[in-house]
Amino acid sequence: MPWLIKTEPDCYSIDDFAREKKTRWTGVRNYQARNFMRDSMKVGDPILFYHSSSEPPGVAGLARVSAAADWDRTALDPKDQHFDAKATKENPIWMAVEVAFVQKFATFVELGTLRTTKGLEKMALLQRGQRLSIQPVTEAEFAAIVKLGEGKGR
DNA sequence: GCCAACGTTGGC
DNA sequence: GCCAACGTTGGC
Repeated sequence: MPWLIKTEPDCYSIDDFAREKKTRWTGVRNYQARNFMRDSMKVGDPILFYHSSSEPPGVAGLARVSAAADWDRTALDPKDQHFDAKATKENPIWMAVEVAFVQKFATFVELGTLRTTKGLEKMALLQRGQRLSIQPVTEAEFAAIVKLGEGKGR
């Protein structure tokens, strides 16, 4: 199943990802998002890499799941900004999949473009009040966005 | 910087 | 188990 993952590019951008090639998607502190990683994301699943809180926000490229969810080490590190005092070795609470870089889009697909693209009306990302940082995407939505991203600039 | 929407916390 | 208060997300 295709997915969308959000990141603030000031923190971790598509260019950072392109350099690093693979990264553990740590720091997610929302149970619904964790459950998606733990229960539903499968190795090989395609991912839209989304820049949030940026100007403009939008889909910057593609990734794929490269390893199943494992406990999130940042939750147990008191020096990490995502440290969670309630997490223990016995019950680490938080988990993270590993994701691999696939490509940076030739055309950054802006949120505004998504909003006006036919067929994406029901996309979770575009619904009012939606702020989940990991969300499932339908095959049709994924294909439509890849087409926009791989096309030449408008 | 604003603020709507949403998740979490904690008193009761 | 309710719900008010609070913190966070994230577009604008």
